Amino acid sequence: MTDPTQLAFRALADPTRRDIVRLLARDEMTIGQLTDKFDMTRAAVRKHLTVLGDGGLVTVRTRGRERVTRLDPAGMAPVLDWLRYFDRFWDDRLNDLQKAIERKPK
Amino acid sequence: MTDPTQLAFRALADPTRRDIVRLLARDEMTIGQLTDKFDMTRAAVRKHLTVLGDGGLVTVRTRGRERVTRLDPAGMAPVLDWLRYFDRFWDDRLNDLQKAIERKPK
DNA sequence: TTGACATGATACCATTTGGTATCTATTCAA
DNA sequence: TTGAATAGATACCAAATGGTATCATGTCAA
Repeated sequence: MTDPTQLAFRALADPTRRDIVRLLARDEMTIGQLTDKFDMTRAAVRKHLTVLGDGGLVTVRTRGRERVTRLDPAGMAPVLDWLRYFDRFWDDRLNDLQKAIERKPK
Repeated sequence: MTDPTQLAFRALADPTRRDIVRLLARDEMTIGQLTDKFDMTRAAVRKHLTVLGDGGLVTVRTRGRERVTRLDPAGMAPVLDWLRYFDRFWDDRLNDLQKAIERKPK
């Protein structure tokens, strides 16, 4: 499976991975540091990092015996591109919805 | 599982479901009409629609013996909200869409 | 009224996913 | 130099996921 859009959406589909992304938005981290933040084993965290890496959301560099993972914001592009497809639709429909709600008598 | 953000991301994690969302952006459709667009059974399409419904991305109304599914743009709000968390990571290339997202009503 | 049509409801299956346990390899530091 | 720290690899497991097949139900239309 190589479709970047699918890989990115899949990477974001898990709550732990979204939390990891949020943590990495503050600063890069090693696997061990990330593991401290979650109630699961290092192996599980590493699996999530692999999925995030496949999705292009994260890059890894080796620092001595450590592997430092850092957020790659460019990896979000396929997701944002896909969402952009609906830009106008959302605007219009959400406006309609809002108007309908406002029109409604209490 | 009731977290709206998780339900929405999960709903978007499957390529068939994203295609359904795109189709519904043009016009509402029955299960049968949607099934014609994909190489899978009606039951499979219906399952996807259930997941999309759980994610709040889609609403259904009964029209006689038909079930008409329509896109609910409000369901995308949790996804857009989550993405906004990374505002400071967007580079210039992604800036346009970021602004489009920020423009969205809640 | 009587089928045909659109859908609902189950039951079932294979694969993927999220997770653990265990063992090995590398590297830093006392 | 040697032991602890950091990570990789592999095997394994339970549950979720994406799909099919089958049968039941409600509804339109001739």
